[in-house]
Amino acid sequence: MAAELSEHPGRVVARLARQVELAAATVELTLSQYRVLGILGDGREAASALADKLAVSRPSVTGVIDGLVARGLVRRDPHETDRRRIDLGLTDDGLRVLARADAEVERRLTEIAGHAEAGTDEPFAGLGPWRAALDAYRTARHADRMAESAG
Amino acid sequence: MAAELSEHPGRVVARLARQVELAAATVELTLSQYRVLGILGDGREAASALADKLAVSRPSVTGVIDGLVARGLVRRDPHETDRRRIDLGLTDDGLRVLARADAEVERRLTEIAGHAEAGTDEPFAGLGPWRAALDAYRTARHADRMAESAG
DNA sequence: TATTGTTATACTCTATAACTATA
DNA sequence: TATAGTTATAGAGTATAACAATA
Repeated sequence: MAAELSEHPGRVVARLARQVELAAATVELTLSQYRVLGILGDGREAASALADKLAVSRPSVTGVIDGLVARGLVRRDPHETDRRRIDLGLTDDGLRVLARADAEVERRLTEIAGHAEAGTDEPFAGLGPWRAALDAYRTARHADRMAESAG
Repeated sequence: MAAELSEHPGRVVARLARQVELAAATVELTLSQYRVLGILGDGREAASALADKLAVSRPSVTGVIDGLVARGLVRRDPHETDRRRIDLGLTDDGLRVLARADAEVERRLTEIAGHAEAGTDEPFAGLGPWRAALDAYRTARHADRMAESAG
């Protein structure tokens, strides 16, 4: 028998996200900007690929990147071979701000986790499996879209 | 020794929240609206108390509630004793939409969790402790603010 | 005086539709 | 023709400051 679903897991995620948003705000980052820096921190991306990873429209990416470029946290470079594409990557400042954001967010989550009921599992451990699941889910969705447009 | 923190837990929460946002959008709810309905689903609240629970400013609450009232999902009633206060609660439609949103969100999270690596813990189980932790954290913060304003 | 809720205002993120440049 | 990225435009959420009503 499958494990019982926790009650309204989405509500928990939504509330947790607001706390992450507030922590990111302490280093002047919105939640969306934090998502972008987090992805670019794992490697450079073209704008389209970034939109795909963020699950957001391309115009939305343009807007968020505009703000980060203006603050000197992200750099737009020409793609090596395809001149339609734009290669996005973090600047040194971007890397520093991302590190500070990660630290602030982790600090806040740790503080919240400190209020967990004694005897419950370590809350952080429960987040681990989600990362890989999110990656695999995105890959699967992407494959679906490709098959569909080829349909 | 404390359990190792998962890598960048805040990034995981941020990405998960975007998926919740997309699921809530399938029933025409924004993430903020979903948060509001979720709290009011647990019981009626005054606007100030709601702002506190959402960790959001009072003007922000006014705006979100305006939209939900216009759609007939939330009702503003006079407070029983304090005429400055406004009592907020779900309508029957609000309850129905909240239930649909919970179902859609849970469905998407379940689909994502289905892509977790075999052998990892049930991802949903990991979300459980956070709910109580968030509640306790909010209570503690509230107590701090009271002590602070009392000087 | 202090608190509750709203209004006024401004900024960011989101989306869709339409456009330019390149493939 | 199709794809990459941007521009134009509109709607929603967030905040701060200032205000009205009530305590």
